[in-house]
Amino acid sequence: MLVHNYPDVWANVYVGFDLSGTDPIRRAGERSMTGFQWCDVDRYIPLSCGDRQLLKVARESGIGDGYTVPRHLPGEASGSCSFAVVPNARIPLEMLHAAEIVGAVALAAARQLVGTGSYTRRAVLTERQRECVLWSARGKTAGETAGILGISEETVVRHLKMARERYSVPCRQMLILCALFDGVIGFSDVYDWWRPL
Amino acid sequence: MLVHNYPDVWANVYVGFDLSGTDPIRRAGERSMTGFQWCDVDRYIPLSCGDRQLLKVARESGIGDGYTVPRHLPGEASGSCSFAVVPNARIPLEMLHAAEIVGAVALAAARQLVGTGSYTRRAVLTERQRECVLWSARGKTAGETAGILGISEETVVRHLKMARERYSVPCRQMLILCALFDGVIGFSDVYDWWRPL
DNA sequence: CCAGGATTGACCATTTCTGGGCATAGCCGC
DNA sequence: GCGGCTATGCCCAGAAATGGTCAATCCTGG
Repeated sequence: MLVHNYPDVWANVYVGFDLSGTDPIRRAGERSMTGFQWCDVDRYIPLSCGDRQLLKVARESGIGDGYTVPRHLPGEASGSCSFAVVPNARIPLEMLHAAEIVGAVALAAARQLVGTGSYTRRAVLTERQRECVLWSARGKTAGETAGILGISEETVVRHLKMARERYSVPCRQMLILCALFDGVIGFSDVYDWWRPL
Repeated sequence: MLVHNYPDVWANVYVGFDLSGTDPIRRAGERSMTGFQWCDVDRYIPLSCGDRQLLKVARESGIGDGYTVPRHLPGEASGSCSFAVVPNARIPLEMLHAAEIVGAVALAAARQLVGTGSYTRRAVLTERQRECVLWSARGKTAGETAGILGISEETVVRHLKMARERYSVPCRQMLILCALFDGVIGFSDVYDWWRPL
């Protein structure tokens, strides 16, 4: 779903050539977890010659720098809300803050329009399984996790095995991602452990 | 940071006993990626006896069911925005939608208050490394990835090795999580591949 | 009371990953 | 041009993960 009020000259190009599939701003939005300025887009994706050409054409069509607020939800289409300024104009700092808030509202509203509920919970782990998955996500081996939890390595291996079977995945990477997507373990559970507050 | 307008009787208990650390609603918010009703809280975390007791006390203090909108950002404190109704009242569906939108605004505003920028990019992967990490996140072994990319297994192993060294992590799980947190690979890159649209 | 699940422990064979080294070719910027 | 980076390929030894089986204890719901 695309809602916009871009200048006609750019909108015609964007829609006419169906650029949404290649748009580097959209692609960066799919990878960034925070709002970003378009001039920083190469921090999220490598820019090909075609990408630079597209941005150049946009600039010639009245689209200069901009700010994009992405939103990611597991199992639902991700989306982004973008605000642009005319070429050679700078985005005022307070506008970035406003864009963040307006973008959040727009994305929440869009989510209601598109519909929710496409995401269904697939498995629930037991508390012990969850602990083992969490320490695995934190980079611990089964042996290390065993030491932390005070149980034998074989039991940790067993818990992880049962967890994998619940999700029907063959490897630890997918197990952790499944648990993350399911909310069984949290981002902060992992990230904050890496860099303690 | 806690901002609220709960009834005094509950607020005094919550703040007085510093319940934010054990609050099951807050803990569930840290794990859920979507808004949730409090009556579904056990879908996100197991409820201990203490948790049930806390919810019971809340109910006796005028706090019935509620709806919580969580927000997660890597490297920044996660937050949630909650709306409660009096005991034995049902939350109208349209109120859930409104809570989602108002919550998004409140959280974006709170993020500005708390401050941004604590998250700093740590490493950038080359395109080839990124591809290998992505297929690894999709559950492929080095051998399978080699077949997909049309290169030898040893080279895939080497790319993953270099990627691990850039992040200074010893195992594939953490590599994938680092890449996810950094936005080098996207959630949709992995999740949409599992369940094609 | 009993069935089923959770938790714990153990063993085995096979596969995969990890960390180290060595080597060639191409590209880009100084 | 040269140094640095990237991409490619190969080898090896040790660590870790995977998939399978068997068995005991404890607790909870029907």
